[in-house]
Formats: sequence, structure tokens, C-alpha cells
Amino acid sequence: MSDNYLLELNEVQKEAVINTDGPQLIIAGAGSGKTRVLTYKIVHLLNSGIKPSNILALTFTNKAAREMKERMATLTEKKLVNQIWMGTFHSIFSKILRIDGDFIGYPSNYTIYDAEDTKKQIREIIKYLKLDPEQYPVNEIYSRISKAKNNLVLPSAYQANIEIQKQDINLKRPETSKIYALYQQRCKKASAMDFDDLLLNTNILIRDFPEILEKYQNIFKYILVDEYQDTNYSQYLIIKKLSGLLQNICVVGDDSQSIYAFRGAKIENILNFRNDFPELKVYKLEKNYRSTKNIVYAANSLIEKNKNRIPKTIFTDNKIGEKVKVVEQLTDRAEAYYVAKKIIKIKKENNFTFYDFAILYRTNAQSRAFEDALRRFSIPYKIFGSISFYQRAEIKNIVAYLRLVINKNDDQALQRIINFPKRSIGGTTVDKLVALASSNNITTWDVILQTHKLGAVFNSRTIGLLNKFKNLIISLTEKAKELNAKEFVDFVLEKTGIKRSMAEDRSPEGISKFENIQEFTNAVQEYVDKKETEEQEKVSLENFLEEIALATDQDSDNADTEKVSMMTIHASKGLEFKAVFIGGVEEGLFPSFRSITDPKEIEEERRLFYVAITRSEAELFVTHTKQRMKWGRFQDANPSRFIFELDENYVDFEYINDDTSQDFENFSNNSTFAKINFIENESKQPKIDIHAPKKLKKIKSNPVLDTSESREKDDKTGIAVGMTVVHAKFGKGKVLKIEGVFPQTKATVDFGDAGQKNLLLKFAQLKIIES
DNA sequence: TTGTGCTGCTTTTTT
DNA sequence: AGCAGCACAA
Repeated sequence: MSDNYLLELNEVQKEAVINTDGPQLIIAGAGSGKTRVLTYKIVHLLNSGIKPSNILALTFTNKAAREMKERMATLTEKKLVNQIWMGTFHSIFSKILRIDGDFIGYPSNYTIYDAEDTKKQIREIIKYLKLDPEQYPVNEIYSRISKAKNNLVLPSAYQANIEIQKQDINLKRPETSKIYALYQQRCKKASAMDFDDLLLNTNILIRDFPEILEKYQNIFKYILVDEYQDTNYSQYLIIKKLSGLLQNICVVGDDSQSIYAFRGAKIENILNFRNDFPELKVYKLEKNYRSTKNIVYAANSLIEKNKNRIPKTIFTDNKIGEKVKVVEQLTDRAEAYYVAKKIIKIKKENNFTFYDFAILYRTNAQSRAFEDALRRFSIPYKIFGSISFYQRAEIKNIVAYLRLVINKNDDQALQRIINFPKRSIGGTTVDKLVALASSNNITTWDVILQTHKLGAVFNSRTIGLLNKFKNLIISLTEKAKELNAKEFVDFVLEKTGIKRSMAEDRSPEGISKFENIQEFTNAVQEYVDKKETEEQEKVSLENFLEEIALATDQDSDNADTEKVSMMTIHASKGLEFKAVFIGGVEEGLFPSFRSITDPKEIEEERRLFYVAITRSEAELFVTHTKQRMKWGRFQDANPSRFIFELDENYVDFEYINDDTSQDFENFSNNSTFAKINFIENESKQPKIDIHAPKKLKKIKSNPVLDTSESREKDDKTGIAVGMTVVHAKFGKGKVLKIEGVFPQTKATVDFGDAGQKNLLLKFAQLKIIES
């Protein structure tokens, strides 16, 4: 076999590729050819006679796994590549749990709960324990439980840990451990695992069953881990144990690009890797092949401000290139227009395609202004991330049928579809079912199986409805045995009447939902076709569910189309573009106001900015505004501290008085675009006075104009304080107060028994019966 | 049981 | 501003 591929590597890269045995750490700076090293290394392993089924390669996204497979397929036989254990942590270990999960009490058909299922389950438990939902916000509890799991703290340990208990008491949430315990119990009962459980249960499996650990230690003779800086403790421990015997472990990562600490990733895993493997060989890939000198050096000057890092200096042989542009704009809208204009200009000057551009931002909410602007200029764009296709309610409802057919204990799936489409089984009935299940320690489906015993709880009509539902699910289960995944989905859509009822809904949302369903059936078809040609057998529902449970929107890439990419910086990791715009680089937004008090979190934000900068090959714009619309209000904004941390030698600053902002003013007054409500907004906001929002507020609360002045009479209707009026619904009442200006005139009316009501006179057709 | 309006929340999110 | 969960009315 040819070793030609080694010629395409620099010295360090080559060393990192050919040294395959023993523990290795590859520190791969941004743009240093990390993917190339990783793929060549695996190919090198195959070429030296290692069986593909003895290689475990873990990535963070399905997309990364797929891309690496594709690249390897160009270097070696595709058949070999397909036999490698390659995928995300979650997908690989979910497979292992389907094989060996019965050792820890899980059937192979267990369900994977996504974040939504998890939150719903937690919400139910909070309700069940009669806790105040205000005191126990679902998101907080979820992240607390998730954190515990990722640190391998089980409910019993959580309960027993004094430090944790103290924290919960300080947070005024002393019952958190009870919620956690019940949550685990219910998931187990439902034969369900959430994302964190996939890792946690793998840990439990290999901790409690040494023979299983040994089995996989011998299967995974070579282990490679990508994006190691973003692993959490749970993942770390799995890797450490699996590689414990042969120690052929290679981790690749860049501490400077660790940006998921907020989800439990531990940057220490990479910083302290040597402690676990003293024999460690370290390779530092410090040569950047991606970006111009100005970008590389500007990025270096930023990241040097972080204390917690592995020392390294990224350099490049690339040309000097353009300086980084830091641009000030008045508002987020002006910022978006500036970016849109620049895209057109740069595209023309450099002969780029739209595909070469990316707009990056800290929060998804920022995308809207950019979308508007790009549409005005007819610039095609694609937003990455946001809501996953499989997370849409209409898709999840269909999937829930599949889930329930596979696993009758899947309570969350059952609750989704028991009244979808509408079968008159409402909240009251479902609550009772769930309570019955809970108090008898069985699943909701078990309760439904015993409707004949429930005469005391439900009336005969409800029992009939439940029986009908039961029979439907049973008949679907029978069908699932004969049909492949696609045929079954079609059958469900027909049999349940979902297809018919959705086709009838001609509202825009309804049409879009129907299209999504069609897209879903297409996706199933595609999957079935692909698998059946590869494996020559019927594609079961189980296969398909496994595929989509861990699929995300990031996976579908229409990247080949001629479009500007828009995404959060988190979503941009690993990508590169010729021109990059980073928007909203302002204090409180980037760095986020939540991280401003904690130096560690500021370091993470700085790494995030580092990631953003290093996405760019040649053109880089960093924009910030003086005012930003936030939660429906204009708020003053200041440039981010990170802007001042960039070495000025590599940066050009552009202020609002420059020509470009002038261009923007002209543009916004251009009659072609007069319709855009930008102008409307601007008229509310004096253009130069950045304190306008405060002024506005003052006017609003000004007693002369506003509500505190009780007016006597509404001029439009003649209704006045003291009159007796009649309301169609509430009957006779006495007018107590008139306030506001037409058309917002409101009256407070006392309807006696019906109580006091505030009515908008515009809508409430009050009749005067007595002045 | 189903439909509708109100209230409260809102960083990032590979799985 | 926009959404989702929830309480209340029809």
C-alpha cells in the first residue's frame, strides 16, 4: 500500500500520524490541519494491518464523523471505513447499551429521551410533589440534574453529599434530590434514557461488570478522540477506562477552543491529560494553513490574555492580508445593512461566491436583523442551527407513534399522542392515568391495558375512548412487524387520520406542517433505500429510530449551495470561510452579561471570540453598535472589552462618522426602500441622541399624558364615570374609571357579581342605560 | 374537553 | 418581540 499521503504532511503532522501506539496528545491549533492528521492517522492504522473493527474514533458531532468517513473513503476502501467504530460519544455508547444494557436492567429497545421529553418529565414530577414551579424552574433543575449525571453523581450520592445539599438549600430548592431520584426512577420505569444517561449508564455498566469492560478493551485496541477539550467527566472516565489496558489512546483538541464548559465540559481534561498517562507523547500543531498573518496574529494577541492555557504560538506562512476591521454602527439594524452591503462589495472585488461568507453571532436572536437586511439586498442565505427538523412538534408527534410501538413503557411518547389527533382524551383523563401509574408503580400503558378495572375512576365513555386508543396501538404494533420503516410511517399517517386532518388545514402554518410531514416521509424513504442497498435487509423501525434520536439539524448540510451562512459562533466551530462577519461584539452580549462576574467564564467567552476570529481565511469584520434592540427595547451598548484586547497593529477601526455610516443614512432614506419599517423606528429614535430610549420612557410615564390622570369621559362613545352600562356578557355595571387615549381608551366597570373588569371601549360594545 | 388570552422568560446547546 | 406553559372561559 502506498504511503504517499505522508508526503502531504509537515514534520509534526507526520510524527503525529505515524506514532500510533501508546498515549498521545495532539494539540491542534485553529486551522492547523487537525482533520487531516486524524483521518490520515486512521488510514495509517488500517494500512499497518489493524482491523477497522478494532478502532474506536469518537467525535462530537455526527457531521464531523460523516465528514471524516468521507475523507477516509477517498484514501482507502469504503468497506473498511464503514467497519470502524466511528461516531459521536452518544451514538457509539447507545449502541453498546443496546447490546449489553440488559446487564444493568435496560432492554435493547430502550427509548432515548430528548431535552423536551426530559423537561416534561421533570415538570410532571414537580407537579406530583406539589412543589412550587416558581421555586423550582424546570431549566434550573434540568441543568442541575444534568451536571450531577455528567459528574457521575447518582441520586443517592446527591442526597448524601453535604456540599450539594447546602447549595440546594441556599438556592431555596431543598427538594431537588427528591426530584432527581424520582426522575431517574421514572425513566427507568419507562425504559428510557436521556442524553446524559447514555454516558452515565455506560459508566455504570463498565464499573459493575469488569468482564464487559474487558470485552470492549479488547475490541477497541486503538482509541481516538476528537475535540477532547470539550469532553465532560463522564466521557473522560469512559475513555480512560476503555484505554486502560492497551493505552493506545490518542486525543486531539485545542484548549483555546474549549467553549462548552457551560454544559459540563472540563477544559482540565486536556490540561491535565498527562497526569493520567505519564508516558504521554505530545504533538503541537502550531502552523496555521487557513488564515492570513493579520488574522492569526490578531487571534494570538487575544487568546494570550487567557491565564488558563497550554502555551503555544500559532504562526503561518500565508500572506499578510487585510487588517481586521472593527466597525461601529448606530443600531443592530444599521449593523446588518452594513454587513449586507459589504458582502456585495467584497464579493465583487474578490470574485467570491456567497458560499465564501459567514455571519457569526453570539445569540440566535441576533439573526433576525441580518436576515431582514440580506433579504432586502436579495442575498441568499442559510441559517444553521436553530430548531432541529426532528424537534418540530408535528414531526415529534409522528415519531412518538413509532416510539410507543417499539417501547410501550415510553410514557412521554404515549402522552404526546394519546390525544393527537384529537380523540377527546383530555388533560383530566391523562392526569388520572399518570397518577394511577405512579401510585401503582406501573407505566401509563399498563394502566390503559387494564381499563376493565377502572370503572370507579372513569365513566363508560372515557373507558370506551381509552379502549379505542389501546386497540389502535396494538394494531399498529402488529403492522410494524410486517412493514419496513417507510411503509409503517405511511400506514400510521393513514390509519390515525393525521394525513387527512393536516391536509385540510390550509393556514400557512398548516401547509408548512404538512410539508414537513412530507419531508419526513421522504427522509424515511431515503434512509430505507440507503440501508437496504447496503445491508440487503428490511429496515426496521428500531433502526430508523436509533438514527434520528441522535440526529440534529447540524447534520443536514446544504453547504454546496450558493448561500451566505449564518450561525452562532458555537455552531461555527470547525468551519472556515473566506470572509467572516462577527456581529454584536458588545459588553453584555459578547461577553454575555451572565459571564461578566466570573473570570473563568470570561476566559470561555474569550475563547469563543477566538474561535470566531479563526474561522476567517482572509476578510474579517468585527462589528458593534451603540444601541441594540433587546427584548423589544433599545438599549445602549458599548464595545466589547475583547475589541481592545486585539493588538492594534493588526486592526483598522472604523467609526460611525465615517463614510460608510453616511452611506447607510442615504440608503435608509432611499425611496426604493421607503417601505421598510426601519424608517418608522428611526422616527421614534432621534438619530444622533443615543439617550433617546430614556427620554421616550419618561414621556410615557409622564403624569400629564398618562394613566394616573383619571379622565371623566370618553369623547368617542360618550361613556363617562358614574354611568350605568350594559355588557353583552357581564350584564349591568357601573363605570368607575376611564383612562387612556383613543383607540386605547379603557374603562373600569364594576359588574357586581361578575366583578370589576377592565374593558377596551373599542371592543366592548357598552350600552349606556343611565347617565 | 377544547379554545383563548395572559404571564413570564429569554446565552451558547455537538447529543 | 416572540414563544410556551397555564389558567380560565365557552
